Amino acid sequence: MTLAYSPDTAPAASPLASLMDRVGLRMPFAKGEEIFGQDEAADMIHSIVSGAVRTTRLQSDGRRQIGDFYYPGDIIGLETGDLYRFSAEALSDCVIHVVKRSSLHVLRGDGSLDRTLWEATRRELERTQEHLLMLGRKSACEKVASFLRDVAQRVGCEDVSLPMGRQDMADYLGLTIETVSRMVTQLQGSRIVEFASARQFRVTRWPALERLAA
Amino acid sequence: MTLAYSPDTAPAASPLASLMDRVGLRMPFAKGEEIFGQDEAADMIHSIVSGAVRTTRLQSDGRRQIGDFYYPGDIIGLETGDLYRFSAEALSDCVIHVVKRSSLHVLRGDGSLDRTLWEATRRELERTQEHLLMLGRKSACEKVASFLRDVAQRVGCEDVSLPMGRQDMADYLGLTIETVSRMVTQLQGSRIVEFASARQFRVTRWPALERLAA
DNA sequence: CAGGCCCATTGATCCCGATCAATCGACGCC
DNA sequence: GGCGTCGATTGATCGGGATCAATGGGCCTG
Repeated sequence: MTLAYSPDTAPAASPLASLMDRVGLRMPFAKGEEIFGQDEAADMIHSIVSGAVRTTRLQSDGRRQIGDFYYPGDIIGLETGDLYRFSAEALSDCVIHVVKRSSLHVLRGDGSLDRTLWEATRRELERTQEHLLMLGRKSACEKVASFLRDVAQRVGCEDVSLPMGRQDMADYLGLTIETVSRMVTQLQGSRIVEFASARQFRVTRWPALERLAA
Repeated sequence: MTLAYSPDTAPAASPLASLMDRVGLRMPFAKGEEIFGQDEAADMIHSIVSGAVRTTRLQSDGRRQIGDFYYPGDIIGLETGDLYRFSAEALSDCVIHVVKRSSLHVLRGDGSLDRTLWEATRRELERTQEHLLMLGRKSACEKVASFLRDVAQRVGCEDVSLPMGRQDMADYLGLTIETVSRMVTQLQGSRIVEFASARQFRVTRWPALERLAA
């Protein structure tokens, strides 16, 4: 079997996701479509049912930073204050479960929801800290190696398909598209990964990849 | 009046800090002393009473990334799971209010504590995201400019004193100590900031600094 | 005050990743 | 099948920041 995030899978739904099932609305988004925009009022919480999503922040001069990539079962928009600090866009056609923040209040009372929200925010913070570490002190090669390792690990299956293009990888890693491409070629040359196409690969030498990911 | 975080100030104590006053213990730490260590069991929450603290993460090859700097009124160790993901060290002699996580449970019940913890974690996440943006896409000059701006803004007073040395700034910004020094010199040459000594400065041209911080 | 230590600054050179530019290759359309 | 489009790859060159090395300057100690 190939491919990780098949359209109708919502693996290991979080407790929050199951709470959210009771309220809210399923909405389809087309590939490339904006789910919410930077600096908009943040009154919704989004749970990904199928497809993949990126969060991005754009500077006035066009420089772009990708916050993270999200897959089925992930929640986005949680951690926000009054305004969204990133925008979210569909990487592929996807279905999003949308819940008004205010309607979460009806579930409040025993404090378990609060703790669940906190937990989710905490995990988001951990991921962001890991991302930070990578941007601050890793070389281009280490960045790309860690990225491929992380994606492959998350998928947990032999053949991995990348839902994002090279530009998205570059904007996530703080590199240019050319450098990402070169590092991928290099990793392939060392027989550490094997790309069937630009968005389809498998790890052939895990220990070497781990070592390079530093 | 000079200097920002004078030893006995705990400005704008957070609601959580005031809750914490009811339980826990005040502990002094000497400059350079470790408050908690990376990968240790995270059973404490720390609120800074006086002094300044840095959180750092060390890689096996010696590369270091600073997570953030903390001042009186700030809480650290909040966001952690079972283990601390960074270590925390005193930048100067300081006093820390230490509370066992388990003893926070006695305050639990109405859910207000949960929401306060969540809020604090959310703010921490926001700061980390901002830091991320800086590491990913800013030039050395922009990084140093943003850093000085942020410190000066936080202090909100004319003369700013930096509690950290150049190496700490470098490890926060993902640069080398030499580059930080050069950029500081450059900003000084453009009459944007003015350093009385290596750790003492004032902003002379705010608009220019804002523009460079990008 | 002299000497030593530690940190910051400055200078010279190198190299990684950015930039500029050309080519490739998959896919859709006529 | 030929052709246009768009994303990825590859090549050549440039430049910002790292690295290596020397100097400066505050502060403590004797």
